[in-house]
Amino acid sequence: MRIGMTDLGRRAEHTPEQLRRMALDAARNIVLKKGLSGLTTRGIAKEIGYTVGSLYQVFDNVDQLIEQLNIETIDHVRSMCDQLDLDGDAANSLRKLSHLYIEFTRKNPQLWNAVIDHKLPTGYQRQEAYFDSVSKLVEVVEKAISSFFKDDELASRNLDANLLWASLYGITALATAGRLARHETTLTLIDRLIETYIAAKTHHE
Amino acid sequence: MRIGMTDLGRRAEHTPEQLRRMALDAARNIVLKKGLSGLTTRGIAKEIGYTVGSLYQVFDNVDQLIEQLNIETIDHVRSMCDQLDLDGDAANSLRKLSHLYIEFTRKNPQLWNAVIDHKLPTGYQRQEAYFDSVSKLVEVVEKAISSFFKDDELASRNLDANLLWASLYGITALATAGRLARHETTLTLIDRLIETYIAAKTHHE
DNA sequence: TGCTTTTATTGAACATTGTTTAATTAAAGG
DNA sequence: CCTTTAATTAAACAATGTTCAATAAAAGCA
Repeated sequence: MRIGMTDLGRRAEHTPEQLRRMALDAARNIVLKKGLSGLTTRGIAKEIGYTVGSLYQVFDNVDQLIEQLNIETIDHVRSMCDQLDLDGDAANSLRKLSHLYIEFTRKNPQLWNAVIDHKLPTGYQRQEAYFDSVSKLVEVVEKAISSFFKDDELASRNLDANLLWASLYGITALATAGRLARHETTLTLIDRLIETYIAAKTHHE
Repeated sequence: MRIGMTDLGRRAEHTPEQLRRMALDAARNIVLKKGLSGLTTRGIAKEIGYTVGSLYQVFDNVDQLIEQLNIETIDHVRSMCDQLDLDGDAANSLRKLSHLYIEFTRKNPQLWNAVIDHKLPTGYQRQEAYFDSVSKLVEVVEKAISSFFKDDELASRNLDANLLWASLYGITALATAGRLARHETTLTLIDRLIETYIAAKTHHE
């Protein structure tokens, strides 16, 4: 069917949606293997058998692609959280949650690192979908700590959930960047965070 | 004295140490104005009236330069902390510390952002001086919370200081990257962090 | 002084990025 | 069968960090 030696011109072997999917899966594989800094547009294109130009037909730029990848990572963590039973005691629910988080980041350090490390160029702001994804994760935390709060304390509950999320994030960010004192481990710090929070909520009105 | 039109060849108008100092000061100015992503080797060189090659005579690479800049930023924050009176009540000391931190990051967002955003290329590890700088800052936190601890609880005190530092870091990192729910403010979250920690330590044995 | 050695400095080149675009050609529509 | 549309490529562009041969000023020394 092909006359020349190249694939110049329209092929349409994949729909734009398929191309997006392939690019995102390729990007994930590259990040898993080489980290976010090893991810390049040419690398993605090569892995899916296209050239860079085609990527720019389905993504505005590489940051948008990475942001989408990160949204999927966060959604994946949340879907794992959704399978936990967080209806009982808040202290135990929090411990379950934090252990799931620790396990995920331990098994997929490069993938979680991409979430932490990715910065938008100045002037750009994140897509609404990113905030939605994070919000849903924070809602899981809200659910876990709900027995600490009365029904009319929605604002406090949300504030605490955001605080726990930010603290978890900070510990992980420093740990994966090798910026903690060497004898501190992620596990120890996260456990301490959770137990400190539980203490504050348990023996205090 | 000069024959050609250029400054090719040895000038020695500045010692290597002076050159380092000039480069770091220029880098700080650029970061203050344009952020870390606006910092380039050519930009630094231009600002100090040299070309890039000279930078590579006093720094191994640009990451080392940025790391040195960040060390100086952290040291600066610590020197401000050192002027606080942290001998009294731990709760109030912590509040003082956190307010100083908030004020510094509010006044110098770009500078603190450089501390947060700078990542080393894979394979490289941070200089010992970086860890020293952070350790000294954590020691300030240790001092602030010391009245919560008995004399033999050094490990716990250090763990808590690292936890507070990591949590503060996480809140700031998410906030400056525009990654918090929009209605949460840095101030609110940091206050909540401090008050939660105080509650855990105060009404609990 | 004059010759050699050392070294600071430059300009240009290189490699790697993200991104854009003109050329091309397969598919779609009539 | 002709025209239009749109997918795809190769090549180019701009910006980056980094390296290096060429150069000339300084330093050492006779």
